Amino acid sequence: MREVADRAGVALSSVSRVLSGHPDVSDVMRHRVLDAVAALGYEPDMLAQSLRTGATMTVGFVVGDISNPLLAQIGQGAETRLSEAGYSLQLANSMNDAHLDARHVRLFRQRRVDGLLLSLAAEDHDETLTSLASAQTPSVLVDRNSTLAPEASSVLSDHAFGMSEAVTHLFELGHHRIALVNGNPHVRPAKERARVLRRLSRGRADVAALVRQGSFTPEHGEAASMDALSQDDPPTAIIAGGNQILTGVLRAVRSAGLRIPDDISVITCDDVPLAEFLEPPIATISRDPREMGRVAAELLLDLIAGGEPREVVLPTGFRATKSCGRPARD
DNA sequence: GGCCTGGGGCAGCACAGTTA
DNA sequence: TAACTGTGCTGCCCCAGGCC
Repeated sequence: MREVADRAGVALSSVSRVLSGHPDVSDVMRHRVLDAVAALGYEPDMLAQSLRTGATMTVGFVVGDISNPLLAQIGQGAETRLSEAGYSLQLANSMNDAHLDARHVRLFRQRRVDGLLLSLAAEDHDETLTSLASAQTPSVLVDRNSTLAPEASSVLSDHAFGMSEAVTHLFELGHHRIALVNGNPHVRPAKERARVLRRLSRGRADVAALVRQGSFTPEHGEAASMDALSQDDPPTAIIAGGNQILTGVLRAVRSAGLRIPDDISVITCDDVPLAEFLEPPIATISRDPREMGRVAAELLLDLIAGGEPREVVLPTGFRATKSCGRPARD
């Protein structure tokens, strides 16, 4: 930077002003500095910038499972907005392990990130909550219970609406035994989906709701579905509580020799890549993950700028298809 | 004389390494 | 062990010059 200043014949601080876009810079000065920058191939040292400003212009994103396309799309939505604001996004994969959540939060704190996006593997894990509280870094929870981290903003999905629409649709078709192959019971999406199914089934003697908790993985989806289908009175409809879980559900359905929708109806939560090519296409409780990421980034930028924590709830919807039919037996 | 704009000078940021 | 140094950069303060 000093060499740039010498070559342009200006002071060090003038180079800084030109490069940081300060308004009080003449065109002549700007051209002289930029010419010198180009001639010398100068690039600013971001470590030094961070040293002076106390900001690293980076945001950490802790995700439970980096292989989940849903989280990839959320990350894409967030990255696009953060990039517009000059921030870069760093990703940490917790592999659905709450201890890794806490470790990543600490690591990001040590790296002095300016903010955190959190799609935690467990939202009530003491170690993670302690790390968050001590980090004092602006944070946004992505579809996680916000009451446990009151200083954080949160962007939530209205799971209740989409789930309610889906279950009502199954009731209308005549289904009375419905299995929810659910994901991790320590996070909000799984809690909400189970809560809605139980609420809608409560007080109806003719309805049996079966909830299988586990993890957001194909393995759990397959094992839990096989278990449900092997019962004496198996379900006539299965709701896969996540796009990864759906893969396992479909494996189990195929292993059991069942046809969709003749023998069993299937609904999935969240869109699945290539789902449009399934025959029949799978009915979906859908949401817009890119929008979720964008809103999360917006909330985080607001917190970094000194704003107050806020909560934003985004809509879900239900898309019925021929994967749901009338039950063959009752 | 007062205001505005452009630009220079300098303290200080965190911390590892060096020196006394 | 304590004090100092060096790193690249920015934000604040201040000054010079032009204009009304």
